[in-house]
Amino acid sequence: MGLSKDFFDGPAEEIARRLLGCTIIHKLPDETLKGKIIETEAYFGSDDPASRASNGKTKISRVMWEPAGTILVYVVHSYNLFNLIVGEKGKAGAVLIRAVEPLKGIDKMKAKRKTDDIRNLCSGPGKFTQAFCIPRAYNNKNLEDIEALRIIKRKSVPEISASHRIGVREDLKEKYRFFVKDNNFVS
DNA sequence: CATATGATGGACT
DNA sequence: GTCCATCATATGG
Repeated sequence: MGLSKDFFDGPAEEIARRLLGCTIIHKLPDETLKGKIIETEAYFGSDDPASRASNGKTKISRVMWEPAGTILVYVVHSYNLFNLIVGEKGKAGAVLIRAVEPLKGIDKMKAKRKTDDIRNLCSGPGKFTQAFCIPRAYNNKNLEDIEALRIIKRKSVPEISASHRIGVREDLKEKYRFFVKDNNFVS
């Protein structure tokens, strides 16, 4: 069962929290990869200096104005980063998936990541897309339109911790990085 | 354990 | 040319 249609409607901060504990599934031709989302970051529009959207619409950032549920994939330092667009149409906002707890297809992930350390498979935004084989072609597509990729709603609400975002040059004073408390697979 | 540094490719000015 | 929403190594305590 997938997500309800309005799952991604709302402020980025709220959706980032809502995604924690949810299961993400990627069906490959030979194997199904499964993981629990345990770390996210919220990004906003023009008021957020760390957001791609703060400089208006560019090739990358224009996707942030697409409808909620749109996927945004872009490259930083030769790694793919996977974001989900949130909020209402006409307003920029996105949630970055930073880390996932591996649940299924772990051997495949190990092969992809070239490591046997299970804690090193998905503990970072670039690591996650590598382990889960997230292609850049998913950019600007709606989650509902991609058969192979599904996010399953969590069964219970995990305990959530917050901190400042990672790797950004100029952050806001609020804490917009959220992660499951005491989880061993955060970045 | 911590911090530092080089590799890396695409987008942007 | 410069700038990164990164990662894997290397080095020091």
